[in-house]
Amino acid sequence: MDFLSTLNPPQREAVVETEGPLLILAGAGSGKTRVITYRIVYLIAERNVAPHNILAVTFTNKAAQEMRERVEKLSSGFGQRSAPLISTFHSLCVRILRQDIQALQEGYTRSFTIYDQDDSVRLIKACIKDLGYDDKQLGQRAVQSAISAAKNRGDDAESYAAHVEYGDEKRSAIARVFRLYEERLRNNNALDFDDLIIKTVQLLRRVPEVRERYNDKFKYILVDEYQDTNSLQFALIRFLTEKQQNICVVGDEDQSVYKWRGADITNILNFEQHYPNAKAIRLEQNYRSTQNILDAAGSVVKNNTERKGKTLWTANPAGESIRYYQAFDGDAEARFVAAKIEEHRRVNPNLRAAILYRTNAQSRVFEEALRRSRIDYNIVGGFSFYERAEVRDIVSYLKLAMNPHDSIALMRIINSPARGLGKQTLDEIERRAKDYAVSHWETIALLTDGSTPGLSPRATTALKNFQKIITDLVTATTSAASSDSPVSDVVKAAILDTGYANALKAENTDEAEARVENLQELVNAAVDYDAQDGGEGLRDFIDHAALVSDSDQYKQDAPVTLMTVHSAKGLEFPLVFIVGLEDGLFPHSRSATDPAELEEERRLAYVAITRAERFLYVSHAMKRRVYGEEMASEPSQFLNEMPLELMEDLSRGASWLSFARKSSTLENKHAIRALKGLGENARPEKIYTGKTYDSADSIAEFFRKRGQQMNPSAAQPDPPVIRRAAASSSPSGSSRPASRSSNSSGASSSATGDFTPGSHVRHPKYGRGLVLRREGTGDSAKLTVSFPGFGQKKLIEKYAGLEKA
DNA sequence: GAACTTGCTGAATTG
DNA sequence: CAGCAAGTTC
Repeated sequence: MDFLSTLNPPQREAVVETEGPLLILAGAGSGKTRVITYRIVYLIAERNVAPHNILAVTFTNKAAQEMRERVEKLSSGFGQRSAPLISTFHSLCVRILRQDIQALQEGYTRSFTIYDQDDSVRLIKACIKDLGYDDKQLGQRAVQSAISAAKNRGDDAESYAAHVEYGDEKRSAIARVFRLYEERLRNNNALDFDDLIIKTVQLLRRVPEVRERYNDKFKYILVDEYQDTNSLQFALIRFLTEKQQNICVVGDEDQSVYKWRGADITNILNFEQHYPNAKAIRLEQNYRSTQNILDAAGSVVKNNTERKGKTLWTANPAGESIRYYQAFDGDAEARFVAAKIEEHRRVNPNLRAAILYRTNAQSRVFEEALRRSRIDYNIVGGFSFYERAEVRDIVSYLKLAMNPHDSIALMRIINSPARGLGKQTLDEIERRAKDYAVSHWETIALLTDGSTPGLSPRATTALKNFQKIITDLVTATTSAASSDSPVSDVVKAAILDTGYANALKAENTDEAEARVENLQELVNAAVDYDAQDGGEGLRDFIDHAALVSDSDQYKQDAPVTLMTVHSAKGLEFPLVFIVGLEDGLFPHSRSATDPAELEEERRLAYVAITRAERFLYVSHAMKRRVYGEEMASEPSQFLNEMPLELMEDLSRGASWLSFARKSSTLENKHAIRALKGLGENARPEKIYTGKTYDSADSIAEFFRKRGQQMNPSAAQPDPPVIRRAAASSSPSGSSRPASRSSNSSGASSSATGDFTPGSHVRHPKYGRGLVLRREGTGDSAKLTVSFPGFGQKKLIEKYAGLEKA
């Protein structure tokens, strides 16, 4: 088969080893997607496997979409009648459940509703309220993520409750919310995202007949980004491969960046134990990036200890140096990026560019700068189309039309547009629904048929009105389903016949007009859906709306794409800007306390760098608005981990980079002196800073300082060049009793008063740092200090042993 | 019941 | 600086 000749030997092996378990360790840019797609086509064309016996699973729609397109392109000409199933974990599960969920016998029907995170939070909020908990103490979001984390660990409400330690009020409250939440989901015939996987696993575990059927169906299974699978996804794959063992997984441990979502890296590390006859193939040749870019990526990620180690190499030329820019503030950084894009465009108008940031909130300044420069851009993430309020409203109408017991959907739209059903009435409905233990829809029926008094005549009329709107929509939906009429007609009905469009038009504002346009866009989506063959009706359309996510708006040919590093995984661009490389931002401050999380941040930096094919820019700003407040920021330690000699400094004036370079030669000198045994006397002036050591405290301080002097990294002067992030060390000072008392000695306490934000301090262990924030006063004063190379630390002023610098 | 005002708290990454 | 929740006014 001639297309194999375009592959290198390990790639070819990965394609033709079709039988039995196979692990493909594929480094960044090593042609992973290519191998998967070729493998699928090879199975069909050379091994005569029926396409419908092949399943390929990905995490994102984007990846699935790309794979589908590439398979189609490669196999155009073979004229297959069926296509392989290339799907995300979630849509695979929806597919299975829509078919077989009744076999679980938990009361769920095939017309179950899918709750996305927003719906799920709403339901949790209601549960918190109904259990009488203070929603300030029990943040809805926090509870939602605790429950989701538990579910992904494989815990249900019962086992979560069983693990709560005695006296842990918060957890036991969460446990009760969890239980109620599950109960409500069931009453609403609804599944949240996690349930989609959980229920499928339960189904396969408990019902041998179903398990067997899917085992027979999916004879060859491929899993992409295997390092990101969690225990549930692992279980799912295990069950699906029980009978046959033709499982091929592809992944890269250096690109594991979803631990926070429960991804379990041991799935890939122990694959060979899970599937004893497994073969492993490593793809180590990178085709994407220049040598310099690859060197930068490698030199950052090698600072991680939790890794097997892999040598990625390339035959590509060294290429351009990495360009570095230190900006005055966030705006200046954005202007710099826009200017550079223009500059590149003048030489090469078609150079695709990506701007990668750590958090979505950073996108705004870049959008503004690009708009000012009249550069077209495409944004991935943030609020997606299907997350817009008006779109969600209409989707809720449609969900309700298919499942009137979906109380979340009902409560969402019962009074939008406003139809005279205010808080009073809604509270009444909620109360009764709870009392009677029936759905809100049934409660409404009880309230309007006259059998249940309690509502004002006005409210009853309004409620009847609403009831009619929904029953009409239900009729329209069912008749459309039976007559096979287009989905777009029903969508139009949901927009027009509910009075939604009219209410918007009556507003007569620009904003309302934009909303109308968005709804028009939804109708267009439905028309598109109708046009493609294989559409399965409204239900399928709505499932799509629920499972589609922001990263799916990625347009491959957009000239400039803005997105988070997470959403950039799997993509490549000739020109890449990694922005906001600052301590506390990237690496993110929430990762500061846990070394494992810092390693994940570092892998994320690795992912970001390896997106670049030819040009890579890295930048940071010296100050930035956070919470609407200007905050000083220090360069990211990851910058320090890049090979400084490969970097070209484009900053105006003296930058951190020029500093870092000087001090690294300085450091080398120190190192040489230390080797010659002169280290101890290297900087005597630092020991005798004009103080007389005349008290016990002062003498203790002398020994403390001398102790640091022995430790070269602690003795580093300004912009220290740190070899390795010392994330494991805890903020010191408190561990050193002597320092505590020394601080109360007259000499240093005079300086204690003015550690104000913006001033510099010197810490016995971390060296020079910048005070970012000061909270509290007196003995309890806490400082947030950023130490270049060590990250941000929270210190108790009294114990930290700080000096003014 | 709806529209408006104030005041508070809180953002990491995703299907 | 948001976005949201509770309070206030019409």
